[in-house]
Amino acid sequence: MYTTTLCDVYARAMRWLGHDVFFLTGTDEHGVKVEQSAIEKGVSPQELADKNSAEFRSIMSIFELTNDEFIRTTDPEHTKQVQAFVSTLLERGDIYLGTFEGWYDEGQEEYHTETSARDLQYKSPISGKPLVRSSEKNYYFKLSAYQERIETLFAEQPNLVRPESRFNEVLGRLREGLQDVPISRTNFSWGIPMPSDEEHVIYVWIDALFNYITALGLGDSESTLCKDREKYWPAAYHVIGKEILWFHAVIWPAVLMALELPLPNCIFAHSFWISEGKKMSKSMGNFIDLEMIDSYLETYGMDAWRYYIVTQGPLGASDADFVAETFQDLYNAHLVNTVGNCTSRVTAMIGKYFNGEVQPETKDGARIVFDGFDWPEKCKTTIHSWTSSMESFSLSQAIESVMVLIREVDVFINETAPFKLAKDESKTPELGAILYQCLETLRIASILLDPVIPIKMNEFRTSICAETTNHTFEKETAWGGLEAGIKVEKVALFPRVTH
RNA sequence: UGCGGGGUAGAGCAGUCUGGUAGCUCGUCAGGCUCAUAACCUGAAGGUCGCAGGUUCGAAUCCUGUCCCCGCUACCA
Repeated sequence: MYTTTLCDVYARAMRWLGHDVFFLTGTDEHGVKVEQSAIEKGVSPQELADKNSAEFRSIMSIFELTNDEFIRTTDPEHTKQVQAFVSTLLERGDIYLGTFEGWYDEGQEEYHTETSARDLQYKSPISGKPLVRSSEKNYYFKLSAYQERIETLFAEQPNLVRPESRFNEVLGRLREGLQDVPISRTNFSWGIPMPSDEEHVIYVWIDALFNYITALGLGDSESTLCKDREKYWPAAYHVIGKEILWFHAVIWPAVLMALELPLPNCIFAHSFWISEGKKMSKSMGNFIDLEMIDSYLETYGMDAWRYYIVTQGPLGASDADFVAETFQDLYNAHLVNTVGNCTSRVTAMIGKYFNGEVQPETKDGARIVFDGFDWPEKCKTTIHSWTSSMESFSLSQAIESVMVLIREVDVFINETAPFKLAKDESKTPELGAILYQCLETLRIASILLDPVIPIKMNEFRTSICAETTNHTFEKETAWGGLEAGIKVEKVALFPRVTH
């Protein structure tokens, strides 16, 4: 949910910038866990997967995320293409049938690694029975063959994995050497069968990795899906949780190399949310579940929810703490006191002094300028830093640059004191110009904040009669887009929330 | 065990590479203003920069030791 919201902000920003965006999310539905849990519940794995996926999508719909496609790894289209890709890899010898040997826990039906077996003193942690040396046939992906190419890749693309600390983490593990990885198992059946050897089922994680390209139809080059969507590969970003970094940063690029496909530009691995200083757990009562999210949405609204998780979330290397008090403080400080109050005071003055009619910023045909406040220039600077921050997925940095701009409007109002000029009729042109410049800056800021708080920013533009059309980003954010003479209503975007 | 990151005001962080008045956001306090949602603006208080040594005229910054926290240590999705 968090991950998808981040992508949503990025996708919206990129659409504003005029890029042709394909934003993909979905559900990973295969695996032993699903199979076991289905057995326990007395339903088929497919039924359980359907239920889980539907639930996930219903949650998604609440958040109005703008993904262009929702892929399910149980889609026949996905399954078919995964088998096609695996067949190709088999033909090329990148996947081979090998023997896996290890310490097997007969009670638990699972293998332990050499190190973990030693830690357990070669006994089952559950039953206490000795582990047995056992072996089975598995299909392996020849990861070891890609050691050198992956190392070169990392040397040449220092931004392949972000944040930087994750890049270094992977690099460290890379130095320990790559071994071939098993990609199939025979002890469960809920998954995609290996082509031509149906006893084997492809491991969930490798099946799931392919979603990025099966959603684009790359595994079926004759399909219309592929014709329509192949232009979207390679992806600009794969945004993932840190727990699946290794697969995305090493195995996935190696698989793509084997298939001679281009690699994604960047894999961004975020960290985890903790809650009120502790790891989330249901028994602790600090689990952020749907019910809790709902109560936040009800109290603060969806935009506030997005604003909080995007600006305070664990996009960096360390986990972030979800704290109710911080949520409220941030909401009041940024959304109520800054965005809400500033838009309110500006629209209120236009209402009070000009009957709601926006005045021109000119006098005798020339722009009225105020020392130290070159708004067209300030806006341009903000747009530039916003753009580069957004493009590099520094979402909170992009947002902060806009907040700085809005705070400066507050400074401007305090220094030029339009409410004093209002008492002097000869100053009417200046008064009108000040308010024009404030409102125009806020209009531009509202476009920049649109990716995070779309509902409120749209509401704002509607009430100042400055709805965006389908002009280019450059045109929409150009100074002077606001026309003199339009009618403005006083706004109150974010209601104050107190305990 | 090994590799990597971190410990700076009440909270969250920047500064460390390229030594030289310790900075930002929020909170607290005081003043200003009154257009605005008890808001906004200005200013102040608050820190032995994990601990102990060393180098230097001078160390948050460089070196050594030490304590604590976190991530990774693959076949687990």
